[in-house]
Amino acid sequence: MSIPGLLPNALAVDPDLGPPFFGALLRVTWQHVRDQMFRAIHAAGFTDFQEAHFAVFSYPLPDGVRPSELARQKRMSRQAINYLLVQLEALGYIERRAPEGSDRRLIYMTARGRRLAETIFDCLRRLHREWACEIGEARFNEFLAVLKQLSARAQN
Amino acid sequence: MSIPGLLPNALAVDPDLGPPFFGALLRVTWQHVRDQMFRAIHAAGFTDFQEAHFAVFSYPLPDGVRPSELARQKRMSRQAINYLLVQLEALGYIERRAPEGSDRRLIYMTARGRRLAETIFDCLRRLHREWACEIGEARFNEFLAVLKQLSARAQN
DNA sequence: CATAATTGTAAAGTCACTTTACGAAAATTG
DNA sequence: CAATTTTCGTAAAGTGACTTTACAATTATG
Repeated sequence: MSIPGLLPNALAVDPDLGPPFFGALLRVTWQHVRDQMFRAIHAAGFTDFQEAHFAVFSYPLPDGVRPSELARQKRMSRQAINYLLVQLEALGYIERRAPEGSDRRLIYMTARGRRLAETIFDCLRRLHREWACEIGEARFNEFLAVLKQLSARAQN
Repeated sequence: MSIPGLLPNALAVDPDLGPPFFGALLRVTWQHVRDQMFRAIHAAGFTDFQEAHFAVFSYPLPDGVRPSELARQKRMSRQAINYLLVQLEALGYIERRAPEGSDRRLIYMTARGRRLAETIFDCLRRLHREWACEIGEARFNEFLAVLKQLSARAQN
């Protein structure tokens, strides 16, 4: 990465932290996933994809959805989402198209967009394998089950 | 929060997702923690604190550290950190002071900054209690143990 | 059918940065 | 210890990702 002006070496979270620091644990872990996805995307040749575009290319992927619905899902203003959609359309990752029988244009991934999504999935599956190996299959699945429960609660 | 121009209602993650979607689970959970911290901070009266300031007021807290060291920890340029430090200094959350025997000014939290940090800790302890209650004490501690292991691995 | 709400875009403004720059301080080298 | 290199703190200008304001067009509601 080595962005000029950005210094190397990162935070190492003290493994013996008490309750008030699990925010840092979540943050660091999530950032690592995001970093890995971004690297995988660039390594796969999608070098015009920017970090900001993750707002659109994240679960749930944009496929037959209206821009304003997308804005709601991603917690952004319609204008902010459209700003990214204009870019992603110009780069050929998404397109605006009216499904037959309708004249309302929706957002769809293009073939290129779907290849990008597959690259992301591959990366996540690889991380899943690595982590399951490091943590132990059963223990890691239990971890994911708890994470699902917590993220469900986080919807409020 | 109802920022004007930003639409209500958020993403609900499908609880039956396969391996490629734990990125979304981590993201949503982390965002919830961050949201709760931000709300607690404002509810405690620190209404001049902005989301961007989390870059400085996150683990490890700035106490007797040089600006450039802070930049490294937070993975930002010296200029970007200093931009935030100037604001946080003007708002009275941090100060630049040379420890006795030295003439090099370091970053310290002020009394107000420490009250802010305590507010964040209180919020995290509350979330910890709520989650432990919902998930079950033992199961939640096991979850945190795995999260620590993963975040340690994420340092590379 | 009329009125209100929502939608898609546009344009200008703002914030949180990056980029470039530079003199001062500190570390390294000979 | 002197010379050179590296790191440091900060400033100033530029940029990307937004927010704010705006508005005409479409869609929902009474």
